[in-house]
Amino acid sequence: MAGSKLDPIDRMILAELQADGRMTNVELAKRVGISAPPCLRRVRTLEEAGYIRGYHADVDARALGFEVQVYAMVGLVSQAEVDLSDFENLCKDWPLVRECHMLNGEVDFILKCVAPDLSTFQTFLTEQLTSADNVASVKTSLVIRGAKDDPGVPFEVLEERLSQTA
Amino acid sequence: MAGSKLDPIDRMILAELQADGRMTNVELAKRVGISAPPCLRRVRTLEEAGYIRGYHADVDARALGFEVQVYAMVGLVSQAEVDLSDFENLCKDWPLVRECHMLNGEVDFILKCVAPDLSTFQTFLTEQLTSADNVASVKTSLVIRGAKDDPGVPFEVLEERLSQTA
DNA sequence: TTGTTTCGCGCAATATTATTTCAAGAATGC
DNA sequence: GCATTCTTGAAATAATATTGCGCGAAACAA
Repeated sequence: MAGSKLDPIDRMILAELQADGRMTNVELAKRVGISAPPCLRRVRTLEEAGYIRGYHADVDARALGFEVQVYAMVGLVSQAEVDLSDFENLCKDWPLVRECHMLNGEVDFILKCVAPDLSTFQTFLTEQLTSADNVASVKTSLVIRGAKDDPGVPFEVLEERLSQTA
Repeated sequence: MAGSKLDPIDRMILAELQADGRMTNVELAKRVGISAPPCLRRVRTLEEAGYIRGYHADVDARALGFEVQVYAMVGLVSQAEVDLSDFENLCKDWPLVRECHMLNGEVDFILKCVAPDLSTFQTFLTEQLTSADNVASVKTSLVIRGAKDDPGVPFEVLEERLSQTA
């Protein structure tokens, strides 16, 4: 059920829905060159198999009053598994933290944060993040401007790669 | 036309579509408590006003064969505006670079990269990124595991904030 | 207050789309 | 070669999106 591999049409579907997640199934079917019913079945299968995790509107944070975006590099005192997942759970409870990734190297985690303004972020930083259990160090960098923000994966690279093996 | 502010229903719509971008308009209307036609009109208005930039399927990179995710911190030799935007344009042409944000502080840019495997990334790193014009330093960190990856903004925080002013 | 304008709503009608059903063609395995 | 399995596409049906329009509430003017 999940071990099934993807054929070129599946990958086209994924690429199209990554680019426009609200496309109608009729339009999608037209683009990938099959009729609507099998196209819809493929989409459902891709969803159930976990290739598609969900669909999200990309909202403009600034327009909504979130003027500040920050990357925070966090180092912990202890890297024991329990302590790592404790910190991850803290992050899950902090709405200002939108992403949390565990890294190798000097830093243990990188956090992507948003906030309405700098003082809101500073309050969060000092009262929540820095003062959390097990947090040893936090280094933050404000995002001055965004230059690229593409979703997901580059299917072009995937196709290239597959055509070489084949 | 664009200067119009958002009312609570607009924000509910945004929150719902951020959580599930493929929700039908009928379902969306039900959730925000109005009938379908005005709901659809609001969605269109939000799209045109730029509050909604687009919709994207959230695809599982690992399942698609992109085993490697990396954050790269890039320092440039020159931070003159021309050189900054030159580098940004380079990033836009690199499919493995999914995001590029300009930062304050020691580092000039943070890049989020994906690749099918480590060697593909290493090749990109040494032959493209590190050796690009004006690039002074690159420090990379592999993502060991992802703990949180929520889209967009926390509308809860926005509502909190608005209820205090009101 | 009263008249007027403006705005956004929802009903109803229509156009599109999603979804189910099913028979037939391709791929796979024995 | 033949049966099994899968997937497709046409057709029918259900659901959804979209348009047109009249109504009532809020904003505004006098």
